[in-house]
Amino acid sequence: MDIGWSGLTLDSSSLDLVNPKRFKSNNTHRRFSTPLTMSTTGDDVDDNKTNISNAASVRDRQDNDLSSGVAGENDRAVPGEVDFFSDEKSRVCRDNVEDAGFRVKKEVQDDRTDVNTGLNLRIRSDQSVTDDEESYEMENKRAKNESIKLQDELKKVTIENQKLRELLTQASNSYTSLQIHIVSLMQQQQKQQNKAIEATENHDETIVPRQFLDLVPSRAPGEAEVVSNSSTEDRTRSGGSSAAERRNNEVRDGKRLGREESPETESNKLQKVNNSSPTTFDQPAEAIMRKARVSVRASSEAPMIRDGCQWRKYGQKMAKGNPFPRAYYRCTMATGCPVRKQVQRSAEDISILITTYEGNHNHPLPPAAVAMASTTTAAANMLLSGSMSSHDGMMNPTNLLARAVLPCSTNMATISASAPFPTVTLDLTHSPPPPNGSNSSPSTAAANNNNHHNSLMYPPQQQQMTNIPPGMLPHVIGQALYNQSKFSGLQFSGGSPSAALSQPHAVANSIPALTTHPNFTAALAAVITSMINGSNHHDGERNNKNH
DNA sequence: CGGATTTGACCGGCGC
DNA sequence: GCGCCGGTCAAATCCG
Repeated sequence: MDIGWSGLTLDSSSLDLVNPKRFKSNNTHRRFSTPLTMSTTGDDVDDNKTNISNAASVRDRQDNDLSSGVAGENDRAVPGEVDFFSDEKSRVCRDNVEDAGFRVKKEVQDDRTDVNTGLNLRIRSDQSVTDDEESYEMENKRAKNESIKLQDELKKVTIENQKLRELLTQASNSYTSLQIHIVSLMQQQQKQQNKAIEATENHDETIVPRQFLDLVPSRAPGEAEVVSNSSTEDRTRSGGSSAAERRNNEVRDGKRLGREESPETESNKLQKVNNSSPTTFDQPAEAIMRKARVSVRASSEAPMIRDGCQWRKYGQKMAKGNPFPRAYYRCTMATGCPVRKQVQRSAEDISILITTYEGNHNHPLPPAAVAMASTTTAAANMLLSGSMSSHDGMMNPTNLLARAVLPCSTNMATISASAPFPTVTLDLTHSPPPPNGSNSSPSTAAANNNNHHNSLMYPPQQQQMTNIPPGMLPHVIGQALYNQSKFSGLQFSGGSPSAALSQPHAVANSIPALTTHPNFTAALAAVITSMINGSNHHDGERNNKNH
């Protein structure tokens, strides 16, 4: 892109060089500073002949001026000729009225020039100077017009580009909320269908989609929540799977009003539900979203990666099998936001920070946060939607997600089917080598993190993302996941999982617009590297103080 | 002083 | 039934 702009700029300047008006203020020899030899300003006189011999196109213009060929040599002897182009019109008249002797003299000069330079400058010596001048001016005008046209086009494209970027930001902002809304609608639809099924089959055991998502016992229809009703979702969701649990919750309400059911608890309830009782589908979509987890592995020395959200630490535990404590964070960008995350350093590689996201934001997100939120939401959506058609409760995860995330990196994402929750793991520790050749390996990326002044962890888009909008990588992943989610959710539901698994074009449809971008690969590598290397300056600094 | 963090206690699930 | 474990709460503490 930059090359393109600079190319246009060069064109403009080169066009200026052939502009007579510009020549007017310059030395005559400037004429030989052709667009092909742009750097001859300093040694015009000495390089004059060389330029003539190198630039055939200039030769034509040169011949417009009968004495130009000798100007280089006669310049010092006849200073007055420096202003030869000062008044082209008068010059033309003068040429017209010049006597034959003068012409002969010029031809002699031209001949001498030919001898000296070896150029066949006589080729056009018999042509009319006036014609040459006119054609020369015509050429200039044409070039000027083209330049103006190109500049106009450039302006238009720039404006259009800006508009597109704004649209992209807008779309990103509304992306999460739309997703929530869609899931909510799908849930309502599913609920109605299952109610009908229950009515007709009289509570027979039926295999229904999303079994493992139905964690909440039947509720009165009026109690169905909407997604946006986040202030009570936690308590509602903690309805429990057993009478004892509900009783406990009721007893607890006075003391622990805001306590949420732990996700694991929900998972366990899920198992009970699956094994014993028919289920309903009236739980909030956002509660569904909490079932799936998205784990992001990234190399970072900082205690927490920056994802654009505000988090409040509410707990820390020593997890078994890991000498590093696990920190629990809750999103504080909005009261009642159910999103939580766990941050723990990997025991295998202390340079790797594992951040596990859970839940869906129920509030607008800043652009920097949209990226990661889109990724996690889309990943969760994909998991949950994909499960709809999977009779065994889990689709072929790795293959699907790997294809969904990045066609070029099949080991970047995995799904853990054995975990208590369906968990997507985005491994950002294996980045492709960036275009500049640095950070060519995870270890290199990790090593770079030792530099705490490394600014990469800070919003990557502000560092290296010059060609891709903020947080494009998560968007890329998120969009791919989301598209896959849509396919798995809408197309799987009636058919077999393999149908969707055999549809790489579902992902392909979402990628081309990005991958066809000439700088996509480089930019993608830059983002990945940024995310991996990035040491959060804000969160990091703050947390470093407390650790 | 208010907000954020720390940290011990509590709770539920699970395996033995 | 008991202990372990993950997750959460909330009082105490820290900090700007």
